[in-house]
Formats: sequence, structure tokens, C-alpha cells
Amino acid sequence: MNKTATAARSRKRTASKEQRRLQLIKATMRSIARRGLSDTTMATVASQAGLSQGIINLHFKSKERLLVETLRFVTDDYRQAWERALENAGTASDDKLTALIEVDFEKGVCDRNKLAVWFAFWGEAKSRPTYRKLCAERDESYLRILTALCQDVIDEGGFDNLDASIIASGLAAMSEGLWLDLLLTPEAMDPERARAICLTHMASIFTGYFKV
Amino acid sequence: MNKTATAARSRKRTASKEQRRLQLIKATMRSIARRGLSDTTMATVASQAGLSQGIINLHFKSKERLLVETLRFVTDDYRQAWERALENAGTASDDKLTALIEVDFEKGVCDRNKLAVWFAFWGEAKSRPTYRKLCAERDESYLRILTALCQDVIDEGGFDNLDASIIASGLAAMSEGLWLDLLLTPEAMDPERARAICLTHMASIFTGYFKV
Amino acid sequence: MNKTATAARSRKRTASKEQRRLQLIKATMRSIARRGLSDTTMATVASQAGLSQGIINLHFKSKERLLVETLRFVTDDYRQAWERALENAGTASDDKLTALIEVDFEKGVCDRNKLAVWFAFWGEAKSRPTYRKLCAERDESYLRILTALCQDVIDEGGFDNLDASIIASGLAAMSEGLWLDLLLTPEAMDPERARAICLTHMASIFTGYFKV
Amino acid sequence: MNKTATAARSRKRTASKEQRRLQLIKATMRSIARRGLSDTTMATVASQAGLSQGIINLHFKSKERLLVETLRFVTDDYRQAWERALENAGTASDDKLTALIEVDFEKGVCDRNKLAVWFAFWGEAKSRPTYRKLCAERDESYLRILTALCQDVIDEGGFDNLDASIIASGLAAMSEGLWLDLLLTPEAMDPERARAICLTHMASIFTGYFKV
DNA sequence: AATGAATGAGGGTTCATTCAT
DNA sequence: CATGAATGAACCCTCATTCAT
Repeated sequence: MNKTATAARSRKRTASKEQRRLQLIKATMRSIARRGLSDTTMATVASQAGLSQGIINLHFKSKERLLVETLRFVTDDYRQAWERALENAGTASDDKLTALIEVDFEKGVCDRNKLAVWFAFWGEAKSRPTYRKLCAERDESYLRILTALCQDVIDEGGFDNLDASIIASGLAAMSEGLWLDLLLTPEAMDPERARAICLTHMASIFTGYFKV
Repeated sequence: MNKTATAARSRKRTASKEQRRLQLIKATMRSIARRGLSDTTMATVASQAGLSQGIINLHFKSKERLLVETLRFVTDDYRQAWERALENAGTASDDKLTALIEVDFEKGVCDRNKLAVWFAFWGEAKSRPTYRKLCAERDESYLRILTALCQDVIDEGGFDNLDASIIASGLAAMSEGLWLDLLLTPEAMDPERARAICLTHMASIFTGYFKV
Repeated sequence: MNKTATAARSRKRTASKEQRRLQLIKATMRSIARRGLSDTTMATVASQAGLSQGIINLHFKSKERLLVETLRFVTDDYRQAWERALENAGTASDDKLTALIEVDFEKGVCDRNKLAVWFAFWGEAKSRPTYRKLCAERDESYLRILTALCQDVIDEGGFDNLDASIIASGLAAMSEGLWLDLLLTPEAMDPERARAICLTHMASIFTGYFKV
Repeated sequence: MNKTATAARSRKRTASKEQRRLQLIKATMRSIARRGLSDTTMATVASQAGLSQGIINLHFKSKERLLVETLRFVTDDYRQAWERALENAGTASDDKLTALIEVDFEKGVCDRNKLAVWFAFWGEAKSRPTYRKLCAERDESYLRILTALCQDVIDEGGFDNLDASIIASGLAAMSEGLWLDLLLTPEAMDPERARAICLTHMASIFTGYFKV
């Protein structure tokens, strides 16, 4: 066997290992969404993945690690979504801000399964420093960019009496609260309506901008 | 022993029984706040209450029942808080609305322990119809009164182009989202700031009202 | 209920708890003797005791603790045996020494089950500081009294050229080695013969003493 | 490819196979010495040997076989040591006996790691016929030669009142017991002192012989 | 011959629940 | 009404073994 083949196999093995981890993380998310965090066991995850019991400890050492990696995955996934949204948005500040708001309610981000995962971890965050830290980091980086964009709109639109930080915090909070409504009362709230609520809010603040 | 005595004793017993239940519910809340829902066991609750192992099954029949009753308690507690706030508020619609908003961030309602309980149950709500129903009811009744008050302000202030339902939903969501910030990043958010954010938001919408 | 009754019940409860611990320790010894330390599981011990799985963690917190307590029990048991033997022995030093030797091969001490327990723990002692410490303490206190008695015989018999420490160490070692023979080759060694070997050894050293 | 080449390769392969087995047995001994028998797993052995997980089943079929082969190795190793010692000893019976005793405390035989292996297996011997048989055989062949040599010394020295079997059993036992001391209380016993104890013992029995 | 990912039986442990006191 | 010892199912995790590569 020549070097190239060895490298190929080696690469394949490594890739496969990463794939397995991803497969297990996704199975974990499904299990959390369907049964809740407290009813998510090694068995439910393994079975979701169509694999055997021992597989999780083989790849993640412990259940706790699996859960942390799952949270990290959701966190990264969310960040990538809004980074991508910003890239694809127009160059105008209000367009960017709109894009950042809308990403919270678009398909890949705002499905009830992922929301369930978010709330599952938030529910345990107070008593689990590891979870809290991961969640907090997500919030902070998101809030930072949101604040910056609000400031841009303020500057451009001449809304000198507004405080970007206050607006951004309120907006981010509203978005999270709407997620809760989507989770708890799906019959009374849907992503489209949630998006409209946020944009209406922005339009109230920045007169003349964010026509819904 | 005469009938009166029996009745008296019976009444006393019942009262005592109710006290015990309350004692256990409060112990449950403390346990959830300190250790999280998933680390809250019959033992941690009983120990918090300074009572023995078997006591919970005696009064609540099962752990599940205890948790449901705890959630119900929190729900009722919250409702009473804003009902009381409305009673104590001025008669003007905007005063009432302000009172309703402020109650979310006042001491008895907005302490990190109670927030932890809320999020603990929200985290499990998707996969537990019983929890979801209780949480949803809370939201709905709160949202109903909030919408009505917004409508009053709209009518009184002549804000005919505004939609009370949209505003109320956004406001309620913002409030819940701010709770999450209080839970996750207490160093970056405090009740006073959260209140200010909400009121600023209202002031943006209803020009001339809700001066912070 | 009066104080006496309370005390009685309390005493009974405590006693009962102590009894349960003893029962489990004895079940552990039987399990080790029959199946070996490596095949002794929580299940084999509980089943030996005729009790349920969870009982051991209830009384000993962990398997490791149970094993340590079992070793401690054997250690204490052994010490009590030779202390009792010394009390019952005559006042002459050589009588006492004889008694101390004979106790190693008398019924209550030298049965194959207990020997199996000793060797099971000795087998793990090198890599388990806790075991080693307990075993070493047993050895040391026994060796100390053995040396003292040898010294007495030396003094009384005028064996000035002998070293009590050397003799005692050799004697103690011989005794332990004979236990191994009893364990490994019961068809070639029995307690009576082992006892004779030790006494013959003493008779060789202290001319005129320890006639077998 | 001609026959010769095939044979050569085959021979080489066989040799290599034997080396691998030896490598794994030595890794097993190290693992037992460092972690104890109960913490010795296929993984710890393979890792000690710097090889992969599956290697042991490839060469030994099962863990049990590996352990048995390890015990057999230690047994053979011990036998070879005293056979060599006898060959190298002088022709006088007491010289041979001295050599036989001294081998127990010389470097290659009496190191704490090997002692740990011995005791590990002795600890499981009672409940494992396979282990017991192997250990017993070791004892028996050693005891046979020891008895014969004692008899020679008795005959030559005119110690007609002594019983070779009793002396040999006592001596062998003492040696094993001293090993235990070396294992458990290395700060209180060392090979040199152990050797001295045995020789002193012999000198007491055979007056005029075995001057230390 | 050698690897190491995968399996799954069985281990120790936790904990909701029961029940004699 | 209250206790807490006892139960046993279900959990997470370990590890000997298998097998595709």
C-alpha cells in the first residue's frame, strides 16, 4: 500500500470519527426535543442513532460531555447562521439589522426541536456553570453585534436621543421571549408573526425604517 | 368527645396538612433553584424541608405530582402578583400598564430562584403536556390583560395605527427574554435595567407616554 | 410514649443497623471465599445476605467501603482472637508464646474462608494503599507482642545469643506461609500439622522449651 | 519462492509470535504490579505493551488465557531460578540448601513487582482451580527438593532426631511469609534481612551449620 | 499480523416508591 | 401523621470480545 492510500484511509478514518460524533449529537438533539432533557438517556440517544449502548462513552467519554458538546454544537450552529445572514445581507445598516432579526425566525434556526434544546439547557443553566457559560457567550457575542448595528442606524438616521444598548437588549430579549411563545403556544404564535412583531417594534423605534 | 371538638381537630388537621404541602413546595423550589430540576430528588426536597424521606409520597402521592403542584404554585403566585399590582395601580390605563410591566421586575416576583424554577419547567415543557398546559395558561391570561390595557392606551392616546395584540405580544416576550438575561448573565443585567428597557420600549411606541 | 420506650426503640434501631452491617460483611466474606474477590459483586453479596441490590449502598455508601470494612472486620477479629488467647494463657512466657502461635491455627481463626479473605486482600494490597495500611497495622501490632514474648523467653531461659526480633519475624512469617499452604494445598497441610511445624521450630531455637 | 525461503519465513514468524506473547506477558506483569489484578484490563496490558486493543485476543484467545499464561510464566521463571542456583552452588548439601534459600531473596526473583504478581494469583487461587493447580505444583516441586536437601544435611550432620519434612515445610513457609512482609511493609523488611532470618533459622536447627 | 471502532452484557450506583413501625 | 429501612428498576459506565479494514 502506498503513501497516498494510507493517507486516504487515515483521512477517511478521522472523518468517520467526526461523522460519528455529529451523528450522536444530532441524535441527542432529537431525543431532547422529543422526550426532554431529563428523559434523555444514553439508551435513547444510542437508539435514536441506531447504534449500540457503549458507543457514546467511546466517542464522548461520558454523558455529561455529550450534552456539553451538543450545547456547543447548537451554539456554534446559531452563530454561523447569523454570520451567514449578515454576509448575505445588503450593505445598509438597517438591512443588516433586519437580516439579524429575521435569522431568529427562519427555518434552519427556528424549528421547535432546536428551540426545545435551547430551553432544555437554559432550564439547567443556573445550577450548571458549564452550561451557563456556553449560553452566556452566545448571548454576548450576539448582543455585541446587535448593539453595533443599532448604533449604526442611530447614527445614520440621526436618532440621537436613542440608546443603542437599551434597544439591542430589548430586541434580543423580545426575540428570545418569542421563542418561548413558539415553544409553549405554537397554536398562538408562529415564526412569521414573531418576525412581524420584532420588525414592528423596530419600526416604532426608528421612525421611517423597518417597514413591515 | 363531642362533635365540636372533632370538627375543630379535623379543621386543624386539614390546615396543618395544607401547611405541610406548602412547606414541601417551597423546599422543592429551593432545591430546583440550587441544584436544578434534574438534580432535584425526593431526598433533596425532604432534606430541604427538614423532614423525612417518605413524607412526599404521603402528601403528594408521587414526585410528578409534587412537581406539578410546584409549577401550579408558581403560576398562581405570579398571577396573584400582577392582580395585586393592578389593584394598587392608579386608574389611568398607562399607569396600569406600567404597573403590569413593573411587576415582572419587582422583588417578590423577579428573584433568581423563582426565575430558575420558571426556566426549569419551560425547559421540560415541550415534552410534557402537563407542564406546557400550565405554562401556557399563565401566558394566555397575562397576555389577555396586557392586550386589553394596550388597547385602552391606544384608544385613549389616539394611536389608531397601532395593533394592541402585536404590541402586547412583543412586550410580554421582551419581559420573558429579559428574565433569561437575568438568569444567564446577572452581571450584565439587573431588574432595574430590565424595567427601564421595557419602559423605554413603551415610550417609543406610545409617544408622550411612559416617561422613564 | 415515655423516655424509656423511646430510648429502647432508638437503641434497637441502632443495633439493628449495626447487625445489618455485620450481616453484609459476613456475606462479603462468604462471597470472597467462594468466588474470589474479583467475582464478588454487589449482587453476589446481596444475594448471599438474602437482601436486595440497593442495600449495600444504603449501609456502606459504596462497594469500596464495604470491602474496606470487611478487611477491617477481619483485622479486628484476628486481633481479638490473639488478645483473648493471651488472656486465657498461663502466666509463663513460653506458655503465652505457645498460645500466641496456636491461635493462628485454631478453629475460629484458621478456616479456609477467612484465609481466602486474607489472601484476597493481600493480593490487592500493593496497589491499594488503604488495604496495605490496614494489613500492615495488623502485622505490626502482632509482631510487636510476639517480639516482646520472645525476648521474655530469651531473658528467662538465658538464651543471650538470640535476637528476639529475628526470631519473631521468622516465626510470624512461617505462620503466614503455612496459611498459604493451607489455602493452596489443603490435602498436604492441615492446621494441626502447621501448628506442629511452628512449635518444632520454637523447640529448635529455645532448647528445652516448647516440647511438642 | 522456494521451500527453504518459506521455511525460514515460517520459522521467523513463529519466533516473532513467541516474542509477542512474551512481550504481552511482561506487560501483564507490570500492569498487575502497578494497578493490581482487579484493575488490570485488556486495555491496560495492551497500552503497557504499546500495542493495540485487539492484540491480546489475537495471541491468547482470551483474557483468562493470558492470565494463566502469565502465571505459568512466573512459575517457570521461579523454577528456572532455583534450578540455576542449584547448578551454580557447591556440591556440599548445606551449600546447596543455602543456595536454595538465598534464591528467594536475590534480585531477579525477589522484586516487589514479581511478589505482587505472586500474591495477586494466590489471592484468587482458592476460587480458581486453574490458578491453584499451577501454584500448588510450584510449591510441591520446590518443597520436594527442599526436603531432599534437608534430609541430606540431616544424614551428613547426624541430626537423627530431626524430621526433614517438618523443617522443609517450615522453611518454605517462612520464605513465603517473608515475601508478604516485603510486600506489605517494605520499610520494615528487606531482602537481606529476610535472607538473614531464614539462615539464622537454619543455623538454630542444624547446630554448627549455616553460620550467617 | 495488526488495528481500533463497535458491540452488549454486566458492573456499581441512584432514587422513587413501599411499608412496618 | 410521620419515619426511615428496604426494595428493585433503571441509570451510566466499563470492558472483554468481535470484526472489517
